Amino acid sequence: MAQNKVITLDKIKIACQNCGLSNICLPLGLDSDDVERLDSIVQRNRPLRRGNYLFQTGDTFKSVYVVKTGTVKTYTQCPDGSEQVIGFHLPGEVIGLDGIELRKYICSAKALETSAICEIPFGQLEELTATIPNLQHQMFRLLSREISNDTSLMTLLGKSTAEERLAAFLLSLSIRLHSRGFSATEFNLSMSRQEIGSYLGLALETVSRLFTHFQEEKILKVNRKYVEILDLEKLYNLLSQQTVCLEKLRAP
Amino acid sequence: MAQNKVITLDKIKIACQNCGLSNICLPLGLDSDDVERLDSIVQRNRPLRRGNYLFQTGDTFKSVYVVKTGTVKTYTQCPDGSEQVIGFHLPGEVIGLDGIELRKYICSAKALETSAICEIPFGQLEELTATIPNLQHQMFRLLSREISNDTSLMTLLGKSTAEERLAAFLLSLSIRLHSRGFSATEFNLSMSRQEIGSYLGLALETVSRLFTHFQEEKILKVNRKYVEILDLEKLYNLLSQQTVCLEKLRAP
DNA sequence: GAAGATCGTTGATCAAAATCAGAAATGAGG
DNA sequence: CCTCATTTCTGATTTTGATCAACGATCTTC
Repeated sequence: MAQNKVITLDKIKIACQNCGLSNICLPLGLDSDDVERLDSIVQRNRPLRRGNYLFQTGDTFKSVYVVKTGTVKTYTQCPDGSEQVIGFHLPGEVIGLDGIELRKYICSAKALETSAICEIPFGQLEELTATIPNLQHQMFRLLSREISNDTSLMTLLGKSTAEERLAAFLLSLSIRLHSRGFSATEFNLSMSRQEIGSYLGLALETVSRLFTHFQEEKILKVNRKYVEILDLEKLYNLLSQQTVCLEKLRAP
Repeated sequence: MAQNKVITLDKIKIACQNCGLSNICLPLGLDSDDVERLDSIVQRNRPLRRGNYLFQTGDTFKSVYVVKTGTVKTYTQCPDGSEQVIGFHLPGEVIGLDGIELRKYICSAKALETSAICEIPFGQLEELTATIPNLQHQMFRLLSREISNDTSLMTLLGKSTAEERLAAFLLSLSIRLHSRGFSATEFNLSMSRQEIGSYLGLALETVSRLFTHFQEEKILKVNRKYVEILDLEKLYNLLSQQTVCLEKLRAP
């Protein structure tokens, strides 16, 4: 009896209708009826453990995925075994959109920590989208956001110094974590120096040295994965000459 | 009388139904009825001259644009006046998709040579898309292609040498031109060394030296804007260790 | 066709970050 | 608790490509 009640509460809790992410996720702008229809096609499988794959390069495209909790990295792999990190994905961010065109994923996606994921079969999503104009609009917005985020990153990789890149990365994380209800100035990195370096086009040693340097400048307090931003303004100023407008650093 | 006839022929010629690009552009996969509906919302303004803007950063997002002939570059601008080139857009490629989310363009778009452009008001396109499932699907594919192209470019900018970058750029151009009916091995660059450099994250001097170097290696024959690829295989081999799969270099 | 502007090439030098190497810290597993 | 593996940090050296500088070629405009 008691157990029955608990299960019921759980069921309520994990629906889109009750998800804290609904203001940044797909349901944004939908009325409650439509959220319910969307919710009915969402699959919630068991959480991924650190190191588990969501999908791998070349897998047949079937679904898009939304991070519910945790962090997921996407990356491509070189013949020589080294990898290029494409993105780090926080709760509310959609993964797998790159697979729509060729019907297979061009990235691999791997959990950096225990992560809960919502799976949305794309065929069903497309059917639903065709009947809910607001959902179609939201899908276009999501895809467009992905494109403009990539534009920002390309600008960063195209012309910035190592210092500017790491500053931009930290600020982007700060902003995104903050808009998800976490602290903007204190967080644990779920990725390694190596992975940060790959994402930013830098060697892991350079990333490590920059953390030390930022610490000497009293901009950060760093202890391995733990980062505290002591001086947000200085961090912003490092980017002042940059095109990258901060609102676009994978916000919200 | 005679003039009247000419105008009529012209009118027939510039409709989507008769456009040679319909196999890579938005109408792909639509039946002729739907192509006609799409065509009815397409605006064809006078061609842009070299240097004319299609839109500028911050302009209110109103339409997406398809290059019909010519080349258009998109770029962002820094406070210091320097620019970061984001892309070079050939016939059949869609521009402005980055503006959907925030309702304003985050890039500027400028013609590199005389270019004919089809303008598609996005509001009308969305309405149409809601009633033509195939068009919705094609829009998703287009947006997804944009994302995967960006992924390829980020990989290129993240970990490749100058040589690999220029090789990838030339091969991408070659493939795209070829799939549009032009020669894969002989073409005129419509962009300057400076613009190529900005796009690839290199100094213009580096680009110039690489052209010379490729010429010494008998890979290219270069005369300012004119490029002839003498040894496609060597060019491919320069990328062999690369993640970037060539099919994804902004193909088709 | 001269003057000026822009663009491309080439050389010399410099600097930022990669690479190489090794030590220290942390974590996992027995 | 000890061992082994991984991650991080730091130092020394090298390399790639940026920067600075000058010149030749091409195009434009009057």
